[in-house]
Amino acid sequence: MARPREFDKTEAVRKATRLFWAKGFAATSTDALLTEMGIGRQSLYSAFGDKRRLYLQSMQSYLDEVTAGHLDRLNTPASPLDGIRALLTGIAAVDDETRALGCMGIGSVSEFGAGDPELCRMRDAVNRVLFEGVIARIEQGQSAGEIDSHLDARQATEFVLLTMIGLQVSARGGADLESMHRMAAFAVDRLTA
Amino acid sequence: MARPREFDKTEAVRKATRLFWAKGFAATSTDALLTEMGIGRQSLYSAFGDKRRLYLQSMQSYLDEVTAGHLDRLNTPASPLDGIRALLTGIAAVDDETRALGCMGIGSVSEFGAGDPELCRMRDAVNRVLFEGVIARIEQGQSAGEIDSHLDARQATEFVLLTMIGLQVSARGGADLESMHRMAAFAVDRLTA
DNA sequence: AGAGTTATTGATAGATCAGTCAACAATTAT
DNA sequence: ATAATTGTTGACTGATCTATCAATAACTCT
Repeated sequence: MARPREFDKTEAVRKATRLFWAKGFAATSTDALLTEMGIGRQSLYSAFGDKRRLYLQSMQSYLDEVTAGHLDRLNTPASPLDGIRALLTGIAAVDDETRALGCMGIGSVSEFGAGDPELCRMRDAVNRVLFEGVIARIEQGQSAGEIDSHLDARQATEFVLLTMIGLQVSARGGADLESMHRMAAFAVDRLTA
Repeated sequence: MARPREFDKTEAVRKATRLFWAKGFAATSTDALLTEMGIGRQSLYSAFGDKRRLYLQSMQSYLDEVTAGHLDRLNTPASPLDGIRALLTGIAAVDDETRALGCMGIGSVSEFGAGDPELCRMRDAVNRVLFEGVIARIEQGQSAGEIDSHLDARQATEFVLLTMIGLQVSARGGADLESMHRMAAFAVDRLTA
């Protein structure tokens, strides 16, 4: 029994995310956020708490969406190795502008390091999910003979996640689609029997 | 024939670098820089231009030093493969505090992307030097039979540089020494014949 | 010693920062 | 209709930001 909110909270977070993703936390002003989100100052503070809380909510929504995409690409192909390949290749967004943004999660690692407990918890959750997803595919691939059975599955999984990070930073650094696909393919080939 | 500077410019840049490295450009205030560097405001502006120019000089000095270390580790071992191994293992600083800083160059990629021409030029120069150094070792290793001759040397080099990036971001994310060494070793083993 | 040059110091400008307050508007329940 | 509740609006606060200015200090060369 009160006045209803005039903006869509989810959409507002989405718009905030675009700014935080592109410029990081410190370089994104609340004024810029208000303009991008199309809301008033007090609306931001009453709906989201403060700039930091909005950032955390943006990060969570970003990670949820991106992680779902990763898992989808990883698990859709029938072949486990093709799943790994799709995961790594899929890091490179086809659209130049999107690809150049890199990964917002890695952006927060670079900006805050391991010092922020809440961010660390969010990242750990994502990493756990990705690790489980990838290691399952690795083990499947080893059983199927696609992936070298001599490899330690956990280490191979760490390797895939490490490669994802490298690719994401490369994208942010301006890597083109072709070179990213080449690097992804090379890494995938390092796993084959 | 004028009053001499009271502080050592090189040392002042070194101190500025520590701040920029730890917190990035945007989150480092000139006040914090003055305190850390132990100089007055006008001294900073007349000696370095402005905050951004100081950042660029810090970055250059950082990249020079770090790149020299990389090349040293890469080229010191008699065995080319051991050189690659030393390069990757050496990414993980033994000291926890230093390791947690990650790489300042990658920090600038994350903060500014490919949008800043001056930063891009500096990074490109480093990447070229590292690429040449690594590919030379790769080719040596292939000739010596240590490294799989079927691998495309350029792609293998890209792979090594990509792994470096992954390791550096992992370090910033809080990875411990052991896991970094494990990941480095795994990557190196992917190159062996 | 004095002129010329550069560094340091302290004050301050002007903009921008995150966040709050108070008045007003829109809705629901009674 | 009216009370209660919540959202919106715009002004505003105090802090902090980068950068500059003017005055003073330290040095070298003649």
